[in-house]
Amino acid sequence: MLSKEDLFKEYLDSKKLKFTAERQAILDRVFANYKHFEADELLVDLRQNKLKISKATIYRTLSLLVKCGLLREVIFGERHTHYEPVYGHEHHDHMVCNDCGMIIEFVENRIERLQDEVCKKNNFEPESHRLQIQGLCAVCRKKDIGALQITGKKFPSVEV
Amino acid sequence: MLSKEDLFKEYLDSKKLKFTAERQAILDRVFANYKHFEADELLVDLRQNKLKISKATIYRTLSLLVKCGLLREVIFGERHTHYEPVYGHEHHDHMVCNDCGMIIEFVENRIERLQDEVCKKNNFEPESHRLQIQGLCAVCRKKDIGALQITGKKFPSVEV
DNA sequence: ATGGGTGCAAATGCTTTGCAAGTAC
DNA sequence: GTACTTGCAAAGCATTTGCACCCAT
Repeated sequence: MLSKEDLFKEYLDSKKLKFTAERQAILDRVFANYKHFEADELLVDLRQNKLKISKATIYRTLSLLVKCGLLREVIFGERHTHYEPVYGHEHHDHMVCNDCGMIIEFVENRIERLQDEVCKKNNFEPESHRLQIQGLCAVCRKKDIGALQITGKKFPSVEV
Repeated sequence: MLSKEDLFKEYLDSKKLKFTAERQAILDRVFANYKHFEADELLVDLRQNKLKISKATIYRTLSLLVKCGLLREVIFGERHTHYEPVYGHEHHDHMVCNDCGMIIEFVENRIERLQDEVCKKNNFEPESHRLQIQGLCAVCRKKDIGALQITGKKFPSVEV
């Protein structure tokens, strides 16, 4: 299997793009930390590593990494995009707590299989997918049940 | 079961908000057409129906409709939000074609059931979810396979 | 008269882009 | 040498917000 660097290089080559120091640095930092991140966090991380790369270049490079399949975009319902490494990590989906924002990752192969089935049925060729469950995590759930009992509210207090 | 209007009124009441002519109009138009829409499309639709309601009010009202569960937000990976009616429509998920943008809706109860199972396992209380499969629809698939054969490309031409 | 509602225009905040100068191949 | 790249600042765009005026109760 190609290393992530080789894969990136091959993609760049195929588009007649260049493997520059900036792209190298971003690739490195993105995979140095596991977990989701947003563009701004990457900027900070780069600065902390004495790498001065402009926001524009960050956005441009992230877009390339998504296109070649090394990253995927995850949107948690906020106005900005999160990214997460794909290479070397098992595919998973997310549960997002509406109260505290906690993110739980989960793997459920049976869901994946059913998706493939649905795609086949519709003659659709899947490339990627995202499944996201919004709700309340165990902690906030306890908190919220208490609150609802006290206030007698009918609609939960989900102020997202 | 409450009508959508009653449900909205009850929600507004519970928050000490008022059921104004604008909110009425938006509720009506949103449910007059089935299918997803974005804020701007709703604005046009309102204008065509001789209803002059400002963008600000549209956004404010859509947000209320989402909060009371009559609408849900669907994000197709573009920078703007799509909404779709929940009330009176069976829950479904989406396949989005990366090439032509076509949207296929599908219902798969077995996936829903597995989701519930995963939530239970994590002591997570689901409120909503979205599952979205990106890929190529039958038509674009044929187109693309042809193109790949001709150009010998290794990476698909997904310029989203 | 009071608390919420509306429209307008300005502000926000993430992301993209035009441009001039730099750099990889 | 010739594209492709970069950084900067400006532009874009969907969405939100401040504010003055309006309306329903």
